[in-house]
Amino acid sequence: MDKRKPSLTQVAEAAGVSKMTASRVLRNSGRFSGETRARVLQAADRLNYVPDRLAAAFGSETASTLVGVLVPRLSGGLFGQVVETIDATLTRFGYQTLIGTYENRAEQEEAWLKSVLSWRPAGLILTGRGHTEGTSAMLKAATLPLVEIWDLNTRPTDISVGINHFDCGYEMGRLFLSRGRRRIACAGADASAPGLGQVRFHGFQEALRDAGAPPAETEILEDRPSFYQGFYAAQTLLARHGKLDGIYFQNDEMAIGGMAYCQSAGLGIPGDIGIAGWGGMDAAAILERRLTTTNVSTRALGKAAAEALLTRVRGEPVRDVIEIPTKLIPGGTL
Amino acid sequence: MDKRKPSLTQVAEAAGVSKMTASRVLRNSGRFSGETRARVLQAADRLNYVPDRLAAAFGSETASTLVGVLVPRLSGGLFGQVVETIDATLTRFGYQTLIGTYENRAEQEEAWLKSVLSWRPAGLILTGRGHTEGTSAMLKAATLPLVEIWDLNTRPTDISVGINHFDCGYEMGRLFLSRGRRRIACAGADASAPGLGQVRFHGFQEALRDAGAPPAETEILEDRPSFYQGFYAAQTLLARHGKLDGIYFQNDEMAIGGMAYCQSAGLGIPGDIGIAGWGGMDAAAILERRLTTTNVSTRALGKAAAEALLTRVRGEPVRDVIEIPTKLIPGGTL
DNA sequence: GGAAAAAATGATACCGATAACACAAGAGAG
DNA sequence: CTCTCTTGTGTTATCGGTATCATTTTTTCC
Repeated sequence: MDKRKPSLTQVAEAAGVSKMTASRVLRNSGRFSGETRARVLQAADRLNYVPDRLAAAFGSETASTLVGVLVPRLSGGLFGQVVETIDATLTRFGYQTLIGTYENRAEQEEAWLKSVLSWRPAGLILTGRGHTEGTSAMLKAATLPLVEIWDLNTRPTDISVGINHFDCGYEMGRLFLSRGRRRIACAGADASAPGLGQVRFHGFQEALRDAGAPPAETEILEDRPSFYQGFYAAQTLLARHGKLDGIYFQNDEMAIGGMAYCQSAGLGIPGDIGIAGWGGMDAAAILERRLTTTNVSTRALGKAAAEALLTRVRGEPVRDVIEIPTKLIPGGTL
Repeated sequence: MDKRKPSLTQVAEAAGVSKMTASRVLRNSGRFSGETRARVLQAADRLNYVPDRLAAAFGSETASTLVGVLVPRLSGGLFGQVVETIDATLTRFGYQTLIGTYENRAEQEEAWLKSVLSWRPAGLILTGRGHTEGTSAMLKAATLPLVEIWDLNTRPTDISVGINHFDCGYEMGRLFLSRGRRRIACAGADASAPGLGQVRFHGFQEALRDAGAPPAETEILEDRPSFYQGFYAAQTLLARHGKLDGIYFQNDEMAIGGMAYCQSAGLGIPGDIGIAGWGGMDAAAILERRLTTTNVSTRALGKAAAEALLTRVRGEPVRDVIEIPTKLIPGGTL
């Protein structure tokens, strides 16, 4: 059918106007008459014109529709959902998502950032706020719309959309105590590249401290959080510390793994030992006993982050600190 | 420190050569002397030069390092792992991943493709092979390196890296029969936008047919496959068909949800009813009784897909049909 | 009716790289 | 010692849009 991709010049010729006028109509910016508008749009439609975003982004400081999104990982945890929602929202507004994962490693974040900035994105969404010096310098130099997600930062670089991890932990700590748990442990993962999961443990410990309870033993495994890691963590903790009566896991996957171990070891839940996770994964809600956990609306977070970013990209005013509420689910395992 | 981003011109000046020579050195293409090379590299390093990929891609037919990757979804299933591996591999080779999700809807695939092609990507990785006419036309016109993943296609558009879903189902069907199951059902999801999961059911049914067994009742729910959907599907099937002695679920999440329902209904597994899933998710391996399922190496698939694509991008010869083996795990639930 | 203001449109430069070709210097062949 | 071939390097055009400013046309208002 079409011999080659039609360019703006073709469209302009077909409409009998200059390239510039066609450009204005198609971007709906600047002035043009209604009649011209109709002619250009019709020509574009007839030629099946698709603008070359590469050229547009290249030719202008402000025309990029690329957004870089960096998360620790896409599998397993909740980040897949977050990215999915971000992408859906960006797509709805005509933007494209340039993805990256950094496994909680600051160097990888920096490398990714360098590579993504060379595409002159319209904005960035990063996870967390612990950046290397190089990263911070690049971010400052780039002066891009930037949303930092996941962890709430009340003094954000630009915009923060997140959760209060510390409070999640604190709240859960109080729940453990109210259920009479006293020999408690925390089980985490990602020891060599800790993310924000461990902030929850700090809140948890503080709750114990505030109540004058003994601190929780903590076991942080090397690998990424997973069912297996939860299983092993429970095994390790119980072997090492004997009579524990509660374990707070870094997330629900680990908690479910931990429960599997406890059951196989003949421990009753919640009779002998209380278990809690974090994240509110689907599976946790249909266990025979619903898992005690903290629900997080990853959809709300992703949507809020993407929308805040786009608002900032358009230059409109945005709230720069957006807290996504979480909800403690008492469940039946504590 | 630096006032502005240094461009190639700056580097060339600093090295005392022309822009073109600097470009050649930095891309390691064409001819240049060893001494020139050293000077340019040193200048680039000193100025902390980062090439503008946008400009490079714009200026050349072949310089793009963008790869478009489209999957049905990022959350829940196995696609998060696949994309994560693809991205890791692409990153390792200096490419960037432009992501998209299409929820198994052909129109969304087409819209995404249109938008991504306007970035002139170096290649594409799509899921499945059921494209709309418009999609196929665009793909043909673009003549891009293209890898279709997930479903193995022995006559691929360009390259196919996938799994034989039909055989997975067939194999599982034979296992159901060998365990004496005769009143069997299939439970799926995504009714309005079926993906390849349902191809497994076709294989499954064929196994029953070949053995002269009655066909399986099939319940395909509307929503995406999830723990909940498995729970409800089991409930619906048992309410409607009474004494089932086996259910084959579309994936492990649904299977685990289904097991939860069966247990809550007082049915023994595998005594009263046999359950199987597909996908080999972690959680399935640590259930008290290991779930009967089919293991899929999403890592192998993602890596193979990305590597095949990059090989093709470089113009080197590639095998165009790469089958990723799967492994039936008998487990303890059938 | 004519000047000033506003609206519509056009001409040109430019973004930062790469492709294609031109050209100078040195090496090897006869 | 010239002639060709190779090697290294530079020059110019180009990709497809957008920004800027100039120019023409129309409207407004006294």
